[in-house]
Amino acid sequence: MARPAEHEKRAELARDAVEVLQREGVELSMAALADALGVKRPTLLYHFPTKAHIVETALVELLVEQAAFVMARVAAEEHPIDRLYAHMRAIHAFHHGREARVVFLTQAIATTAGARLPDILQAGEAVFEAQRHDIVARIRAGIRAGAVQPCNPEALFAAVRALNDGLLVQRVMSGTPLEPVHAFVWEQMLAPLKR
Amino acid sequence: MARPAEHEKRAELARDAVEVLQREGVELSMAALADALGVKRPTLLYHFPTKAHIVETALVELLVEQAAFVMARVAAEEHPIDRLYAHMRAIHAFHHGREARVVFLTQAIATTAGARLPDILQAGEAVFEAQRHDIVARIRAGIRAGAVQPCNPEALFAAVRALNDGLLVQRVMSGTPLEPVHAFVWEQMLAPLKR
DNA sequence: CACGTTTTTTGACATTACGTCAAGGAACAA
DNA sequence: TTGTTCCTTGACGTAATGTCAAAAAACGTG
Repeated sequence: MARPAEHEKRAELARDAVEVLQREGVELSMAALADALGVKRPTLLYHFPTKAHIVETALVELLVEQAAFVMARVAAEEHPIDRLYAHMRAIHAFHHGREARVVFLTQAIATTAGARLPDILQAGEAVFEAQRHDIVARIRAGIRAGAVQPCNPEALFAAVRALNDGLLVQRVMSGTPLEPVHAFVWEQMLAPLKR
Repeated sequence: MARPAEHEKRAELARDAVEVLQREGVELSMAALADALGVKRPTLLYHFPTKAHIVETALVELLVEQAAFVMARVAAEEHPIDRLYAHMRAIHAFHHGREARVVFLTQAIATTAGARLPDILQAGEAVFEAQRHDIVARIRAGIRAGAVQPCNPEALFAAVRALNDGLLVQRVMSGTPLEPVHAFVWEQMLAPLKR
């Protein structure tokens, strides 16, 4: 035998590609990307089968990292409704700032690419999925224990998730501020569910 | 002088491009598109400066047409909250079925293209904007008249819009059904506002 | 009906981007 | 050294985009 096969360079390129793509956008040509990464174009094609894969890999890396960091805050809340609201705020934070464009780009790419790449989304959504099961279960328990008004927990969670996705779309598109809407949803929809 | 310049062919090409793009997707090459339209490639470039413009023009046409048709139903409702709910259902219908992918593609394209093309969105959103002013005004009036619980009308409208956008994202991404969530939002958030 | 003008079409070209391939380095174990 | 694996790259083939200038079609006017 010889060298132990680590594919270290591939991961390194993906890491660096994150910055470049975030700065320059996904329209960047492979030549320019390779240039920015300090390698020749065929080198990229050696590590990744196609340009789309480079973008995917880089974005998944970014997504998972950010999501894991931000989702940690959710765990702090006790009451299921508060936890749901924390989740809402966490997604907000996850989507906030310059990252918003990158995150939404994954959705854009996934949509444009169509049926292909369930992976890129699943990777990014995996972190949220764990929260979903947890929060839905807590709401169910809360209803049984009388701490939460009777309702459809899955629909409740989906509504919160949809609100965040939709607000992101609106923010990217037309600059709608998120805070007033979040406040409204909290007061009109979430807080009344507490008991 | 000679011919009066009507740009008729351009509009015709845009109309036909709608069908082809809807059937084949936006990844279609210009050569294939020109082929499907029964013209040579440079002909397209004569009528549209670039391929992106063809797609934009075609999608805007589709968007406006669909939106106008669907938004007509909203006008039927009397009570501001019912009208808001009708708006929610209308957007749902607008996004439903095979069109969903096309509509969402505009968002994908707009996002990917970044800062450019506020036009394509504004064209599609213009129909909704008119409704927005109308509905927000009615809610305000409803609050003054005591028919609606006090709340932030702009935030309320934004929440409904966000819910629809977000549900569309979720539906395209992971197949979340829309009806249960709409029902939940109606019962928990909208109906309680009536008085 | 010719003639001139404008719109429209298209063949040929230039440019750019993507992906393949085969020939080489570089690192490392035996 | 030798063999193996990882990594790099120059050269090539192919496809897509956009430009240009010349021809064709449409149309009003004398």
